[in-house]
Amino acid sequence: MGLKERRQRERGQRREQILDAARALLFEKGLHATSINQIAKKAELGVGTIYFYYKSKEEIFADLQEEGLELLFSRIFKICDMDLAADEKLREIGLQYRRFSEENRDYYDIINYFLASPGIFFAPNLKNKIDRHGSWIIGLIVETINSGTRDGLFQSLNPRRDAVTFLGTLHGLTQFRKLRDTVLAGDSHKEIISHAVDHFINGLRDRMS
Amino acid sequence: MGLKERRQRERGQRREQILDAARALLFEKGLHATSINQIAKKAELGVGTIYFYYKSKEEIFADLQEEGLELLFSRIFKICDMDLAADEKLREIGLQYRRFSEENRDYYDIINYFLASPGIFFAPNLKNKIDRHGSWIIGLIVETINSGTRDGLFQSLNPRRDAVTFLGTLHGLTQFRKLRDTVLAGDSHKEIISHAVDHFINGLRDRMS
Amino acid sequence: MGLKERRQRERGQRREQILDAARALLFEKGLHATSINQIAKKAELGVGTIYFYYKSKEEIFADLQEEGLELLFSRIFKICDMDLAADEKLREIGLQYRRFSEENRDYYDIINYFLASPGIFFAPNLKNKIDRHGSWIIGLIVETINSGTRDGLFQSLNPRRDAVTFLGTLHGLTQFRKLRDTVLAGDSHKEIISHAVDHFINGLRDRMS
Amino acid sequence: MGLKERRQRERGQRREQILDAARALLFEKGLHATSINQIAKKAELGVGTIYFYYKSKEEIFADLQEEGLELLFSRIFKICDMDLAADEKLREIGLQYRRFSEENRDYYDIINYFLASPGIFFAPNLKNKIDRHGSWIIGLIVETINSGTRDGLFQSLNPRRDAVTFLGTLHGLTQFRKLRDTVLAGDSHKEIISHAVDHFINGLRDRMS
DNA sequence: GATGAATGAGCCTTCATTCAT
DNA sequence: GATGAATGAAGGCTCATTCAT
Repeated sequence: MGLKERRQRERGQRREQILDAARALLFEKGLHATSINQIAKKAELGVGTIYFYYKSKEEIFADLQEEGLELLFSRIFKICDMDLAADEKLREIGLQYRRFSEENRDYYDIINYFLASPGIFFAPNLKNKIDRHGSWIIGLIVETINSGTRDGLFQSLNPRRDAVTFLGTLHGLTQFRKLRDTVLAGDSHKEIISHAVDHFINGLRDRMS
Repeated sequence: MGLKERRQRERGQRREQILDAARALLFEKGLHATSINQIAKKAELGVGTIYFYYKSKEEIFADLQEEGLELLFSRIFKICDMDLAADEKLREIGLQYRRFSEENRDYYDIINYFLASPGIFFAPNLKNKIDRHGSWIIGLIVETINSGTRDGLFQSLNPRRDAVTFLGTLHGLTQFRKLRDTVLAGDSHKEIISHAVDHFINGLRDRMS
Repeated sequence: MGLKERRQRERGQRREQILDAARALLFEKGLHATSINQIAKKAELGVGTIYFYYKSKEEIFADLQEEGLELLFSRIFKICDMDLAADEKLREIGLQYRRFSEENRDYYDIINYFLASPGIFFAPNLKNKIDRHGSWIIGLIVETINSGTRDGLFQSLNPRRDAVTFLGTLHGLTQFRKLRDTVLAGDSHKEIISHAVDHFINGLRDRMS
Repeated sequence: MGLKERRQRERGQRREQILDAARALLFEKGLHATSINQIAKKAELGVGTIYFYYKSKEEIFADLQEEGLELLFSRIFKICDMDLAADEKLREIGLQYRRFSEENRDYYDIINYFLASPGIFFAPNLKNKIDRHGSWIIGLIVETINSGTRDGLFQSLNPRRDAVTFLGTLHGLTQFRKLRDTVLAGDSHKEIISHAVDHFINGLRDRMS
């Protein structure tokens, strides 16, 4: 009876083993330069074994992306769980988003990669899993904005759109990081993000439209 | 001296010829599926000739990216040249940015590609050319914000940062387009952008900080 | 003793189960595209189990080939069992052979595959089983020719060789089916076969040699 | 001016070099076991080079098949060019066909392979070249039958169909070679072919139908 | 200046077979 | 008897880049 269970467990372990190898390579050489053969070699498995556990290269990276989203989610979740004013929470989320993009740059890159790649689409079920995480994160921000509204700090007529705007701003500015010396005129990413969060909060405060 | 000039002119013509082929293929088959051999065939040149005029595949695409930035710049420039209130201008810029990302999707993709790719860095001279275009665009927005401040519409303490925030928001939200059915909960890209622009303007209006 | 029998029966059932799956896949996806793993999945058995009952992939297909030969045999047997003149029987055999190659194209293909493949030889016991069926079919034709001779319709000095010639002609012309538009100059397979059968019968009629 | 010509010549030489390697491997290990990588290694060329000269594996084998058909054609052509009675010519063609299938077994196999393989179709231009050779061979036989008719030896109402029947018989019987010990009951391939040719000629002689 | 033949590492994927459980 | 995870060689094929002419 233990057989099936053990199989299950081992199956999970193998997938983890593969993921470990894929993650390491991804972080070392970038997404484009990571091939199944390399993953197999690093994981000390036959190529065929990889294909036994994952149907395609994409599936592996989808798992990795999910890991990243989970990490980002948990960072933000912790903030929302704290006893802070809503505006403070938004500031903290901006901070943590930036830190995630720096400290977990590799995860950030992979998330970003799929978001930015025009031609890459996942199979529906993969996409669902991924999108769900994104929705959860938006949900946390929506809830923060709502609590701010309840406390009289904000006036949001459409918290969902505001949340998306907020996340979009963070995301877009993070993309500009490469341009620090030119477009950003020397402003650090940190300063820009902080500025943008303040601006966003300000826009939320006394809205009339 | 006529010799040198002719050389220069011919050189430019050849590059244009190559660019034409690369652009056509890029738009037809996408970034990933376009190979140097195909470009050579389409341009009716030998592969070696391509390499004489461009050091690498990336250099070609950098030129195309520049084209794209020029296009975006001119869209925005036209707005700034109009006789409109500053807030109207920002709204119009948001609109045109979105339209650019849709109508010139191929150019947008290539700009985005280089911005999002973690591992790709240009040789300094390429980077300069590209960044200069980005700076110009930021400059236009800065000027718009400044004119709004002069007209008493806005109160911007740091127009440059505000401009970057604005562009970052537009850029980030455009990246989310893929998520319409899930994260965006059915909101169209147009609605979200419009909402975000209003929010941005609102934040600019009665700022105290 | 019931034990041994049951073992035998179960053994037969398993083989049938495997054959069912292999046949279905063969007919659906073709010979080349059918793999043992697929057969195992379709048969709801482990791959190892397949290998317990069949030593190799080829052995499975040999069994299927036998099925095909049996089918062809029974088509011809029915004709020989009828109350017809010998020449009519030959005509009918030609007809049925052609129909077999069309209506049971998958079986025909697999028979043909092994016949045409230069490098594939079966283990002796497999070969025997297969050849036996072939011999039976030849036997039926021999018997038909003999009855024609007895009835004064034919004059065959070597009925066995004539039978082989007959079958060889049918087989060879069926191979030419692909060439209808060119070599056959538009003649349908049906017309060609019919012509050849008539020719064969004619050659059988007034032979002096 | 000599450049283009030399290029042409070299191009032909390279193709020959590739063909030599492919032919050698084909004859040594069989069709199915011959891969592009092996051909490249044997030809002492890079894999890419093979693909520069041939679009696919199929194209190479099509060339080889053409070689084979040419060989068969020339064997038969020589006979038709001789000063023989038509029936003698047919006997000689049967003989040569058999010898071709034995002495040039590898070429025969490759011709046969494509004829027998259900799933393999060539690109139209390849198919044309191949079919043309087949038609030429049929043409030779048609001409032989016609000359026999003119000489009063035969009575053929449809020489083309008779020619196809003749070739089909030879082809089909050659396929049966594998079955010598069983179906053929010990008759040699030679005897069977000879018998069949006589039968065919006999059928051609006093036809009434 | 222009050419295009040549490269070969590397890509993703398949599959018959084995063997410990 | 039955399982199915593991293998890894091999498959066809692509492509940026070089270099002798």
